[in-house]
Amino acid sequence: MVRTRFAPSPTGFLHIGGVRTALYNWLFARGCGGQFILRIDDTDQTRHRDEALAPILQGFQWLGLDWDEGPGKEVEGQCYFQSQREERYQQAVEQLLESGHAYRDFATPEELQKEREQAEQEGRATRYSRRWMATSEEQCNRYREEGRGEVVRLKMPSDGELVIPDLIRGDVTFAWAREQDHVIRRADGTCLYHLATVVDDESFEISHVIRAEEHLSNTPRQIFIADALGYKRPQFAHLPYVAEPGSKHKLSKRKLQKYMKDREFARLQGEGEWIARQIHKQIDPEAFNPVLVDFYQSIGFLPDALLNYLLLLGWSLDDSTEIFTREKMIECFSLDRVNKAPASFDPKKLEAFQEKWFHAFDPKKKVALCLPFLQRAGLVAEPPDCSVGPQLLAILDAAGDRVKIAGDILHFADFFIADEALEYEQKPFAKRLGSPNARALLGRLRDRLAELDAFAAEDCEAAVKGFVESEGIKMGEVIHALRVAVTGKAVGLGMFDTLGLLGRDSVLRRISRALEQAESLPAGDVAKGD
RNA sequence: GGCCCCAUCGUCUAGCGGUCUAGGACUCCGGCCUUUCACGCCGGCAACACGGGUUCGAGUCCCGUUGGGGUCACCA
Repeated sequence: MVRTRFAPSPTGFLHIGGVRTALYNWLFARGCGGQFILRIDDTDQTRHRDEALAPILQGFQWLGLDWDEGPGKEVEGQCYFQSQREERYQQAVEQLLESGHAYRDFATPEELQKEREQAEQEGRATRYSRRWMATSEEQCNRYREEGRGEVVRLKMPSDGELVIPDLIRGDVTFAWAREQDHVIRRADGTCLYHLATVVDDESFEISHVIRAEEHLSNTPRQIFIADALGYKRPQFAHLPYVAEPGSKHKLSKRKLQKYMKDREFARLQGEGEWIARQIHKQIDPEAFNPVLVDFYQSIGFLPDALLNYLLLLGWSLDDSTEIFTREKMIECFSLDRVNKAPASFDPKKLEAFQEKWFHAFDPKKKVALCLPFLQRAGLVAEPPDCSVGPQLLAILDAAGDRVKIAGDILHFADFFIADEALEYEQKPFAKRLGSPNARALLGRLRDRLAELDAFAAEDCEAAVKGFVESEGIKMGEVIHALRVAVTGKAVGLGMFDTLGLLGRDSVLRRISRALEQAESLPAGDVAKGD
């Protein structure tokens, strides 16, 4: 049975690179009819564990990466938190001590440091001399009396090599002599990650360890531990890491300032912040940026789009298939087609996937996705008036691909606010309504629209066209002024759709109001159609 | 610095010895469409890091160089 795992630390954030690793684990397991396990690596900072874990689990749920075992899905008394598995680790340490694969060591940090420095001076590779290794109980006691701390170290082989058959990289060879006698139990008695992860992988019966490349160089010591303990070695697959936009450095949430120099990254971040502001979401840049999954969820990305992008960041099926549903991903994914070189995160391409997915998304579901944004922005009541659903559907229909993510609906807030509350963008307002001429024209158009019986988009179109003809002008000479008058903006949906959507009363009121306010404008630019 | 990994357009990639004057996608740049914007359509720019081998033939195999990256904790 294939069993894979993803082992996040409860840091409060779900990193985009981490999710890709999780995705590959999940896909591999699902594709083999195997199981995917979520284990929490919290041997370190445990203070606010539950608080820091919730957003991570929530991110997995949003993405639809379900786990067969893990928090909330415990199987026969297994515990999925490393912090609570200490007893097993201690047993393992004792076993290693007993079999001679590990030893008690009493060197002080200063002494260790000195050895390292000396080795460096002599140009040797540093390897601990084992000078403070205790070989008997008597010796232990002597060191203890001196007040030395006691750690347990691995007793690594001094010759021979290890060949790791990596499912992505092929055979990777290491020389044992280069490996350090790593500490597996601290002076305070707690165990370290390398020991813990091996013990856990055994007890959860993990068959395939699929993880980031940065773990490749600690694999030898983990294999040493597994062998010494008599465990079956899992198969390994080391993924290249996800790199920064436009660079080959590992993507890290700590280097935001640097990423903000990337135009597209900064633009995405800016749009996200704009949406967050509209919905009154508190934003801490550390916790709200395009490196974190929560960012995308917050502004209305589709999880399928994010998954689709991540899938192709380091893996491909062939020379042409771009769109993958979950089912197709599971069906097609294989480790041997994972690329070996790191792949840079490209926010623009991620957006392109979002656009494609959202374009094809069911209109009614789009309504359901967009509605909460309007509600949080205070534009629509909760629960909504029964007219809102159809209205929103009509707006989305008219908007077409202008709404790329659910939060974009907030760019069309002018359909939801009171006529008296409409705000005008200054520049286009002055440009389009600055001249008395333009105002007179708009006034006459208003009269024409007022005569209409029906006010659907087609009716408005016919009326405006008729008006333009009778005035002997071009469409552009009046339509821009009309747009600014009724929406406050220079750009927006199709003009006639906009009129139909607003309805006669609103349109007439808004034109009158704009005309009034434009009176106080300083006479200046005479607007001509573009 | 030691060890390990990696190397095709700006980016993600296809390519597993001849079908490669290197294909697709994103970006970018023109143009068309058009009441603005978005979409759409048409077209364009753009890459096998370098040097040796092996071979009738190398982007594809081998070696080296260069370059990039990861890792070297009583962090995970």
